[in-house]
Amino acid sequence: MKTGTEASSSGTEQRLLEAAGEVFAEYGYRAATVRQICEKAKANLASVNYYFGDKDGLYLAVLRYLHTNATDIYPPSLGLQPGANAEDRLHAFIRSLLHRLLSEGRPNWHIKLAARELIEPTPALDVIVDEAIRPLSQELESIIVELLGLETNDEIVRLCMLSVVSQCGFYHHSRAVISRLYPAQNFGAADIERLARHVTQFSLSAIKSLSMKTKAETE
Amino acid sequence: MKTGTEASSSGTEQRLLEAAGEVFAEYGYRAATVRQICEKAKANLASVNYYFGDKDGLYLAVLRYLHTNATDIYPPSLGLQPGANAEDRLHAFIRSLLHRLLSEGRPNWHIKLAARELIEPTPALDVIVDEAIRPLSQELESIIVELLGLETNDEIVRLCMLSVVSQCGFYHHSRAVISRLYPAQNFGAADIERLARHVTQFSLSAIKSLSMKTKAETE
DNA sequence: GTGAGTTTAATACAAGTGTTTTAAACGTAT
DNA sequence: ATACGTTTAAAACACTTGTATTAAACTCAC
Repeated sequence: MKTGTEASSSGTEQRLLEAAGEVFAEYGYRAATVRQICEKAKANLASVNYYFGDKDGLYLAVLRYLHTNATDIYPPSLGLQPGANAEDRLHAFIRSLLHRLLSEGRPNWHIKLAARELIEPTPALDVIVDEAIRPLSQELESIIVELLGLETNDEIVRLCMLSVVSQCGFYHHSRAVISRLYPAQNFGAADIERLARHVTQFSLSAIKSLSMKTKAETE
Repeated sequence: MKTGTEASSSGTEQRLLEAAGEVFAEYGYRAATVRQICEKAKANLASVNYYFGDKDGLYLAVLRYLHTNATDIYPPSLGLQPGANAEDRLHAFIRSLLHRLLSEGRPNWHIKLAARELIEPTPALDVIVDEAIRPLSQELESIIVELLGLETNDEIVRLCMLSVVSQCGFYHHSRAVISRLYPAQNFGAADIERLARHVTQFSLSAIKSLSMKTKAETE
């Protein structure tokens, strides 16, 4: 019997991970069934038990697998070249996040699964936060610090950071409502670009305004 | 056998609706069990079947019940007196929404259930959008139109509206992440007030800036 | 080629789910 | 008080779920 975590490329194990990732991302941990995953992976029902012990082990393995390929969720291209100015970096950050959250492509279950964990946390959320979310949020915070200028405090930075990511996340998990509120709204590549421009402009205006305000207060 | 939709105040029926509302809001339609609901309602297991036909009928009845008491989710106090200026109305709107979304009180399953429907839609989402969400969004849009001035277009209004509500919604469904990112963050009444001030200020700055920009462009 | 170890396959099992059935308790008009 | 419709109560049923069991098929060194 196979056990442990070493990645034997037995084929089925890999297929199970991919299938489980998609199914978990689509239906959530509880609603996803082992049978459904095995069917999609073209594997036998007992295989998930054989390779991962139980359903929970499979889920943890998927999260580990997700984190191993963390470059997918946290790509280097996200921040442009480090020398770029803060405005452009903010735009790139928002653009990248929105594309990942809204693109309909098949292999984007990574971020959907992470987004699901945010909303419906399992004990695995802690490692996700530490290893995937926090680096992202810190990068965004550094951009915002640069935009706000030096005279600011951590709470304002944090609130602005959350205001930015909230706008991106909203279009992901509330897509169903938006589609019903505005049936004409689509989410093609061009729409995402337009969205990114708006979020950037909206946030940039707000942050700059806050920057002036705090400057005025400290004078 | 009782059937139909007339509200016989048999006691248990009412208790079932309240209990189901809480449980559905907390665990979601699928994860919620009728046994759990009946236990909380101190009703027999078969009662949900007796009064509502099946679990789905109970869920629909809860949504209808929620909409009947829609003043809870859409309170008149939300918009201050109609004569108030747009800034104050925006602040009141955000404050009210955040309080409803973040307050830990018991009887606030209404908005939590609605928020859950947004993320994980069931066929019932359509009526929720039409009867609860759309009025809210239109009120917010009218505030934003007033803030933007006359020279604007629908898309900008819509994008700004979504930017505002996204910030509020984010603190609701991503609370778990925020708590982990910033363990010091609490969500007491005072914190909510601070949050509301930030969201208002952030959004107001952005909208005003957009207003000036479109004015400049049309001149 | 053989045989031990590994992987796959098919089925069975126990627990939990929504639902149904059956009967008992209750309320109320006559 | 009685009879009838309504409501509650308890148990059973059918189904799905995750998991365990068992045997067959495969792999590959010797």
